[in-house]
Amino acid sequence: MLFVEVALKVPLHRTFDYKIDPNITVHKGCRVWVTFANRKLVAMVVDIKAKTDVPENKIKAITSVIDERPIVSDAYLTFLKFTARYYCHSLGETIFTALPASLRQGEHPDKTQVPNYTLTEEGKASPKLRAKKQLALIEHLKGSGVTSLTELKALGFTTQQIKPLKEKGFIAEAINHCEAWSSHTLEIANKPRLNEEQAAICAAVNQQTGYRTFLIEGVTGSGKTEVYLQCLEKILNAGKQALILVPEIGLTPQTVNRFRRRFPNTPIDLWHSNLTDNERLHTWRRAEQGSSALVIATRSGIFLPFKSLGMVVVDEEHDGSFKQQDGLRYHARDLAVYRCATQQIPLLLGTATPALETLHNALNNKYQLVSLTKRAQTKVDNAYLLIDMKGQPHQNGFAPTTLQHIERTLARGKQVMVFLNRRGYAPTLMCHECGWLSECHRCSASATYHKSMSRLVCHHCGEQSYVPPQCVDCGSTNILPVGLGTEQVEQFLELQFPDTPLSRIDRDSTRRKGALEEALNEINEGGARILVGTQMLAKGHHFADVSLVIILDVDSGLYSSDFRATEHMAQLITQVAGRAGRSGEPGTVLLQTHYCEHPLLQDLVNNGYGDFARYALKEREEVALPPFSFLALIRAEANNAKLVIDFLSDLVPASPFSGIQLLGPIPAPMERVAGKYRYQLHIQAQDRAILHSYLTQLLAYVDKHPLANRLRWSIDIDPMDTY
DNA sequence: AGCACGCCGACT
DNA sequence: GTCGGCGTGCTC
Repeated sequence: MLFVEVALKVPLHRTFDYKIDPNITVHKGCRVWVTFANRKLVAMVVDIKAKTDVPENKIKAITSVIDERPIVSDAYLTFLKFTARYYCHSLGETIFTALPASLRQGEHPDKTQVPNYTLTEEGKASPKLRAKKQLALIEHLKGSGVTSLTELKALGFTTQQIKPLKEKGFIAEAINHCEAWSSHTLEIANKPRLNEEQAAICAAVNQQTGYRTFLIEGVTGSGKTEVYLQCLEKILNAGKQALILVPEIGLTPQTVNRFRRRFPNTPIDLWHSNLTDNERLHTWRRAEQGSSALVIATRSGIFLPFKSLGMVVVDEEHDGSFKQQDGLRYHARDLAVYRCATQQIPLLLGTATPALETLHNALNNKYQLVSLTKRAQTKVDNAYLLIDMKGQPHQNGFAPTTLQHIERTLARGKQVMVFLNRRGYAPTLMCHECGWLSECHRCSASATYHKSMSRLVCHHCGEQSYVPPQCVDCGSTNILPVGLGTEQVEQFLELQFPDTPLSRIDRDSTRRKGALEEALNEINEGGARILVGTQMLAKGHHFADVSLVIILDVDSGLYSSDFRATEHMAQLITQVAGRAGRSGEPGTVLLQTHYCEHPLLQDLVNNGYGDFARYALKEREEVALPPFSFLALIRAEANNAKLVIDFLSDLVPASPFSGIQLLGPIPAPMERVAGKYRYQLHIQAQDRAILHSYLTQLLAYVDKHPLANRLRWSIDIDPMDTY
């Protein structure tokens, strides 16, 4: 008798054994159909064995085999086993979150094929066409060569534009086969000469055989991407594949074109959340068959099953979007370290503002620290200017000095960028008579006033309500907005500078599909002179003319309950500052604060992020916070607060566990969201092995806990937002 | 997670 | 009398 051990998409921390007819061939890494508790489920075979501990009367036979050949390798399964163990997640759920949806549902791996498009000779001859979008499509193909349907769709082209071009014979369609790519035809185009720093880094990386993580600490505009490109060249030459991980908003056509222009006839695939199930399956398969040479991907790309991975690049490694915030709470950068180490290949982490964890590893020589200090376009650094808001009069959040700076910059014909991390008109409404505040009924948060919609909106649960004409409590009509949001900043600046075109960029103004691209194009074509926005504005977009950047509220990051708040604020300030002064002259970064003397702020503006980060690390060391200790969080939520507290309290052992500090249950910083009460348990240890052995024990206890399935709970290893 | 089983309240 | 609320237990 033969048995298979399978992993199932259930939140149980164990695998299950099934009988199998010895005449049927099945391998590790194949999927099978099984019946499990009266359900039909897809299962992944993780082992094949001759005996089992499961009693004869309990064991069932598998229903059928789905895959004759394994769809993933042994090494890949080992990677997922590590992931499940590290993040204390069920192996089955881990495997099935890593697989594309079609494979989760039992589809055949070669179910789908995506077409590729190229220009025909007629198409290359610049045909005269009336349709603007069709012309743009031809122009695009001229620049980038072979382009898949997936990518054309990502660029905003539709099948209605592709079809007529195909019929007129200007473009040719071919099926994008899963054939292994070969480096024989590798072509490298438009390759610039590196500066000394860049060349030194490339030499160090190219010399490396086997695993090594490089932290490329490079100021904005210092040419990190060029270093990636020239390091990738060696990998491609060897016929290997490479993965480039970028933040969620970083996967723009400009980024992709940069790679495509350098490696014109190299198969480059994209992986991001906007792909359809079919496109996803196709790209996944191409990575697995070795058909794609480069995959540019967001977070979940770390789970692509490459046939022969030669290098991973994590761009903007400090970016929070690499951490998954629900389900399997993995960090793509951290998993990249494991994957590269086990596959014996180099890993490049690039950023101007390294995460303190990463910097710590680099300073300890666990990673190799290399730096790019020279900006390509300007030789002069930007000037920081702290505006002391203490006792200052201000209009709608702007100090008089700030307004003068805006005026002068505009007079010189330059662009101004105003940054505020709060959308809406004002975070709350207040009754001037009785002090009533607009609050969300379901969350412990205020309801934000959106003037343009005339609505109160909760930014946590999304609930909307009408603006009351009178105070709900006392009936007064004297209701005022309190605090500042981007909408108010926009309106105020439009009044202050009535002749200056302004553009606001935040989640509200860019909700419509393609709205962000339109707004960015308009800005770059010189339309808007003042740009107002949230985080969205800070990340990765290039604006040629910006020479003044204003951060209205620095203080919210200086004093926060989250120990990472200062780090994030410093990263933000530095990234935003990188937007200024790209036009050849140094820019000004103006920070409004009530705490000019704050030592970390002083360090940042006087000595730059690198110095700040090293100083901030010392502070973390003094209080033994990560990366000088290791954190895990158990979160729980339910409609009934007592249930949550009782459950978490019961997880705290009567006597302390050596090497483990427990804190809680404490309410989450947002105690109530969408009607649910949220509490958490902080678990801290000096040693990761101790933390994990403790968590394994705890997990076994939680699994059997009678209250555990009466509420929602989850475990978060290396939590990012400590709430 | 899902699904069955089982034990109490309020409907035709 | 039975429909359905959700607490409890189990899944090879």
